[in-house]
Amino acid sequence: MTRAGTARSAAGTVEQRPLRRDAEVNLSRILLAARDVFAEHGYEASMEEIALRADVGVGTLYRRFPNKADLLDAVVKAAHERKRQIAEAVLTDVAPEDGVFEFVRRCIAVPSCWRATISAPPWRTSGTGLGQTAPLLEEILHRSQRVGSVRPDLAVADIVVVLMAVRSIADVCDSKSSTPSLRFLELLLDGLRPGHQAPAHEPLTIGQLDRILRHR
Amino acid sequence: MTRAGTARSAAGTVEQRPLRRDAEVNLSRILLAARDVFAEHGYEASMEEIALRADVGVGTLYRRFPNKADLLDAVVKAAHERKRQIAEAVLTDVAPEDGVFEFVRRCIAVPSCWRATISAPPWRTSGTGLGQTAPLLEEILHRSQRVGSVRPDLAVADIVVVLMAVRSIADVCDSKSSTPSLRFLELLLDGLRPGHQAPAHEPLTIGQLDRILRHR
DNA sequence: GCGCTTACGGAATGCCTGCCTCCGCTTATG
DNA sequence: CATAAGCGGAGGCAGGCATTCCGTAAGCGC
Repeated sequence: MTRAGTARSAAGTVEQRPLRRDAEVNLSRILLAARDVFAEHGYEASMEEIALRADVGVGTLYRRFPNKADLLDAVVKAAHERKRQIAEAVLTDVAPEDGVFEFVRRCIAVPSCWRATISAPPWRTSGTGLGQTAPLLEEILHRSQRVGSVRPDLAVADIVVVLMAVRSIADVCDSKSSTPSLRFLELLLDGLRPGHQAPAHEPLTIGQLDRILRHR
Repeated sequence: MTRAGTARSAAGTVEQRPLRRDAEVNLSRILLAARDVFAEHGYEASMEEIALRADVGVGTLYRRFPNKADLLDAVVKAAHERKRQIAEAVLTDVAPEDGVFEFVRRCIAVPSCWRATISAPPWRTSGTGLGQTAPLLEEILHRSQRVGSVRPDLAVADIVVVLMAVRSIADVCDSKSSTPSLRFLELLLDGLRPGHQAPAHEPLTIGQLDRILRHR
């Protein structure tokens, strides 16, 4: 979001003059299209295709974002923000025993958000976004564990991994049918419930996971 | 395996004269390198890189395989064959109650095999290989279910999906640490054990899954 | 409405990547 | 030792893609 015209709260950021109405519309169309296309093709996605999907000319892309990397940056940042919002909503709306399950369900319900963050080129992207979500997620997890709906030997990193896995299945299948990914999710969530032996492998800390994801 | 010099069993296939010893060595090096590189970059992988990794010149690649697509074909075929062998071995060596778990473990132990088959471009590749493995896998699953080590509402397609999921995690993490994928596998397998409610979504038949995977 | 400014489209540019061919040299084999 | 099979890798060629540019269109204040 290098120089999008929306109002910004962060101190020290340049405040753009408000965009013209049509430009505003186009901007959000671009962001949406970019999200989808990056999700589909990763960073290899062409600016042409993004423009096409957003129903604008390439020139318009470049008036909003200096280059492809910056456009991706914006998309990734938005996805991270989205995830944080989901976590917050779950924390306030959802009963503790459903917290973890509901978080996962809501995350994968926004298909391309997720994958866009994965497909980002590790060099030059604004982190994994774990820093923003992990604390909230930890709270969600603890609550669920406290009421006994989730196995006690589960760590935050495990949930992140679960999300990545479901997304990868959805990537392959969902264009044809979302049944496989939904069913897979159910099986997977069953594995998170209590009543199983502790896994032989220790969980990662979010710090470790973050590092791995960062310089893949 | 369009015209590799190894002996072929299929009737009607041209029988090449045996390769020179050094050429034989190079061929297997090429196949190995191609497997890894395709696994890493998908079909985008460059012939140059494959040659480099195999420690041969590009010319050598092209003497064995007429073009990139055919090389990939060979790799994919080999991977399918490998998977079939694993299934067979499990069927003869492994106790029924461990069958499913052991099959999955062995499959993902051969890292790149698996992903190579996924990353293949759907057009012009020799199928998903499900036809060869599915019947064996079905037998493995039934045996495990009969002795009650695996939930009864599980289908063959579920196992295939599980494999895809674990592989995708391994792809992202394993270069740094294989703990996440191993731990994830454990959680996932716990979800396959008996004692859970039936999932709300029906399983796919292998036919359906095959179709989805084919024209992704 | 009028003029000014902002925005738009998309053809054109230039670069880079990657498949594949070719040919002079090397090496196994009998 | 002669011969044929094999090898390497520079280079031709084509296609694709990020980015620029400029003539045209559309919002906005008056």
